[in-house]
Amino acid sequence: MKPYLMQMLKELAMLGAMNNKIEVSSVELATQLETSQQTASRYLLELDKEGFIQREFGVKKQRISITDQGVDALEEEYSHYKQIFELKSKVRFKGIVVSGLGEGKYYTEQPGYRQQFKQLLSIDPYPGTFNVEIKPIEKNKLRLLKHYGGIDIKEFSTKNRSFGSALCFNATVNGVKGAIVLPRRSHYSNVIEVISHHYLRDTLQIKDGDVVDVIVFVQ
Amino acid sequence: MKPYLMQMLKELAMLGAMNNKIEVSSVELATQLETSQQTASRYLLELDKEGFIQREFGVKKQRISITDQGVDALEEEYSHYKQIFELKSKVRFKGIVVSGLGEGKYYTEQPGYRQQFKQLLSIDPYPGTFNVEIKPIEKNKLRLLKHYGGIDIKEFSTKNRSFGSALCFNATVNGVKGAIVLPRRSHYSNVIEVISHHYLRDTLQIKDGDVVDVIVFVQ
DNA sequence: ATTACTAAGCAGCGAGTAA
DNA sequence: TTTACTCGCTGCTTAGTAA
Repeated sequence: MKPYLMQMLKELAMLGAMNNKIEVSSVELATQLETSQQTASRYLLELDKEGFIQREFGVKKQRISITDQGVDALEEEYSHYKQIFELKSKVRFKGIVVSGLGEGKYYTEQPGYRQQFKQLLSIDPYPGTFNVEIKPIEKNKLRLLKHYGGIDIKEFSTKNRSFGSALCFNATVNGVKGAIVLPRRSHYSNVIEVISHHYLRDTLQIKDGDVVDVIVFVQ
Repeated sequence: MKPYLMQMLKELAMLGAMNNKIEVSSVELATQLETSQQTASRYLLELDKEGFIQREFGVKKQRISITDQGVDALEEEYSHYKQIFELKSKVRFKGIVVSGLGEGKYYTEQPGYRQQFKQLLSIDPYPGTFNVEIKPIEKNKLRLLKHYGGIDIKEFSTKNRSFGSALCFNATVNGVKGAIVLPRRSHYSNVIEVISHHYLRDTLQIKDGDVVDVIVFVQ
């Protein structure tokens, strides 16, 4: 939706058009938005055509109410601002499911990690990680997480090799509980590794390429 | 602020630029906003010039953070959505102070009204009403109030004449407590009459033509 | 790889006006 | 009064490209 239409829809909502039919003329709306009557009229036509508002005409003025679709649009916009100002304890990622190289299984099965996952995250991980690829731009959010702190998984060694430390956060994938694991000794990649008690591909009925919502909880 | 710049500022905020310097390229932002690299670049130049963001350049990408002024702009936008979705128990009016015809004094001094104001609103009104002229478009909000209910002031008669009923709401003018009085037998005018224990013109140090904020409380 | 300039094209704006 | 059309013009957008 074009930002200038959103602005007008917001204005209508502030005048009460979400609960009522409001009586307004295009001139009044134009004044409010500091634009011309013609532009206000055109905006209304567009909003109507796209199904965001409903209009009725009288002899004077018109009666406008916001449709369910319009309310949805407003709610989405509102949710963005809530993310910015309120839900600082949650960070959302949208990404697509990808296959790893199978190393996830190797790592999650190491008793040295598994023990800590159980103890610190209360997760007995299903063997293997669930990998979500995010857009490069969202790596900024990943970087943010480090500042917020998280749950520390300590490094350890077996007689064969050593395993590095990792930073973990409780998280959900499409609502299903799990945790994300960020290896400390590696640059941020654009893949988030998720562990969960469940085999997420089955639980969520999801395959490679599907879009998922990952919500990370910051304490 | 132009709506399309607001959209970009919001996008930056969602990526964490309010607390951090985020690393983004104009191409990434363009993808996010579904526009061209050139447009994203231009938006950033504008936001910078207007003082909403700060930029640093590296060899690759740029580091962007939102300034206090940018945060202010986002907060204002957020407050609009809060008004729409949350503060349904408050209705705000912005208007200018005007003089009445002096009838306010006549009415507020009628014992039949004064008694009810004291009892139902706990206000012993200063003689005279404080009149606030609102924009015609805001009459819609006034109409909304009727649906929400309010405090009913009953009609009464003296031996000389009869006085009509009115609908009242607790309210504040620039933060000072009072109530608004909407006569039932009259169409909505674009003037809100406010009663208060205080002589508002003095208390608020306000004169005709000044802009005031009226917040009406709906129970 | 970046950012951002120039130039051309086109979308949005608003004056004028009809209905 | 209204709303909304046409149309000329402005200003936003983007391809091309420099740095």
